[in-house]
Amino acid sequence: MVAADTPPGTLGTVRNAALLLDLLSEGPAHHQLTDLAQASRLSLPTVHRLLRSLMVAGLVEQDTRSSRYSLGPDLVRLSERYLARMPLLQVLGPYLVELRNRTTATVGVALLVAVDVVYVERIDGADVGGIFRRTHRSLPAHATAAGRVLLGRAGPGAWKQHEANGWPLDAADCQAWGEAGHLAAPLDELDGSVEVAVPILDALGRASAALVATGAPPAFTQARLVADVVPHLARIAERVSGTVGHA
Amino acid sequence: MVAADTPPGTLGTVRNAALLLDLLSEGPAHHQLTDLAQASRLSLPTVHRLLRSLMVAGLVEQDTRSSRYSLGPDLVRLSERYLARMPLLQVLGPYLVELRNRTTATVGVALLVAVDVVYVERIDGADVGGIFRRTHRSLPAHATAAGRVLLGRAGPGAWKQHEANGWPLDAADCQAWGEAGHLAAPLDELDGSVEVAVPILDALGRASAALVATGAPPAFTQARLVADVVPHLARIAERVSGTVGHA
DNA sequence: GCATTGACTTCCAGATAGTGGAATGCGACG
DNA sequence: CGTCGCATTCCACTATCTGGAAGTCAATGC
Repeated sequence: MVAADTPPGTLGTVRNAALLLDLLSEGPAHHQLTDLAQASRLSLPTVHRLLRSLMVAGLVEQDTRSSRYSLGPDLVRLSERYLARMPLLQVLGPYLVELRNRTTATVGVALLVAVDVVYVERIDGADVGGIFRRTHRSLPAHATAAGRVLLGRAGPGAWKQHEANGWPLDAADCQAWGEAGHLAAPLDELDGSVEVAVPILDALGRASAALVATGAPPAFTQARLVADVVPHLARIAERVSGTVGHA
Repeated sequence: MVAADTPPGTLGTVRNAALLLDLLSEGPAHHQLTDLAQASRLSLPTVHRLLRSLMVAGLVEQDTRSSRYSLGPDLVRLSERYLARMPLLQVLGPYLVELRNRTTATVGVALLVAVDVVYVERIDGADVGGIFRRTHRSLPAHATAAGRVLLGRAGPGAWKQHEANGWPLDAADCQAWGEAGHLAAPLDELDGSVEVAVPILDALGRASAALVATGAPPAFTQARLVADVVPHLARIAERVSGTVGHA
């Protein structure tokens, strides 16, 4: 057992369980026990017992036909409970509805979680186009306007972590992202949609979330989103900044 | 340590960690360590080490000001990874876009997780009204049309579990829910909105998810949703039934 | 200003639960 | 029907997990 990897005051068994959840979150939907043992450098019986324990908790499930393991449904419930307790999302709700009704753009909220940008709220605009987009998407942070807004303000430590995950970054870009009041970036080349984002700062001046708006031609171009929607995003961000945040 | 509570072939330490996640998912956003120790019947140092371990994994976070503990952001990432790997949600995407564009109602997908119905996808209708509604909501299953559709087909074991969580159920109601091709229920009295739901059956005839549509007056009444939208939901459910499911 | 209190965190000794090698079970395949 | 690959169980050992005790720290009251 790799005791050296366990920070003092923590438990190796919990670290191992969390490691398996991480491994299950990458790659294919279902993983063989033997592959998980290899990737985690734990023995087969150990991985078996860990997975069984996570199954009892609903955090992992086992496909009855292939015997392979995957993440489990209780993660959805716990995630929802986490988001339901974020004061910022509750405060933002009415603003999002108002903004969507006023501009008819798609609006939402994104968070930085590790090296990913995760979209945690969305109200669709009048025109949703023809492309399905999941309500909770997760992408490497550098790939979207919201991600860049958050990553830029997360500081060099986060930039290093991002690069450690295989995404090279330009420090000057990151610096610029962190100083911009808003950012815009293409969202989907198929329909020419664009995303703009504005940071919401907490009491310590860090970006706790990003306010997001997206739209596609002919109703929205990048210029129109910047001119007509960004000022509203900035106003809302100013309004809620520093009032609530999560630790 | 309560070894009797640990099923054979599983690990008490992982059960304890999962227990703390469950406790953190109920009640207030932030919990005191002493309260968690009391509720879990574990000692203070044990709870402390478990929470520290979960923090390292990002599954728990500690408020720096109050020292209290709460669920952590990595749950959002893992949940998203779980949902991203559900073949059903990928298959349904184009249908949801088409249905939304054709009917202009709000459409989505819901799952039954333990005793809760969780809404995991949503495309907003043309008219989103004035009330903000979170994209991932979780409610006791009996409280919504989608929840009833799923709970009814989950069988008496699930009904008992639901009641064990404090929600009395009428077996005849559950029976009827399980046999209905669709269900309708009020969603929000403030704007008179209504939800209709249709089950999606897997290869074994169980309800793996519910297709959902909602709307509010004046564009939508319950009668109109039933007459104009439910047939589309049923057609889509029929189309995807039995082709994909999750174990 | 200092003692007290409540809550979090660390130390340490003991015991048991967690670990991994070996063996077993099971379904697919040739 | 034997072989193979993979999941699961058995068993002995020890390293880790546990909880009592002690330490730390910030808030509170006199």
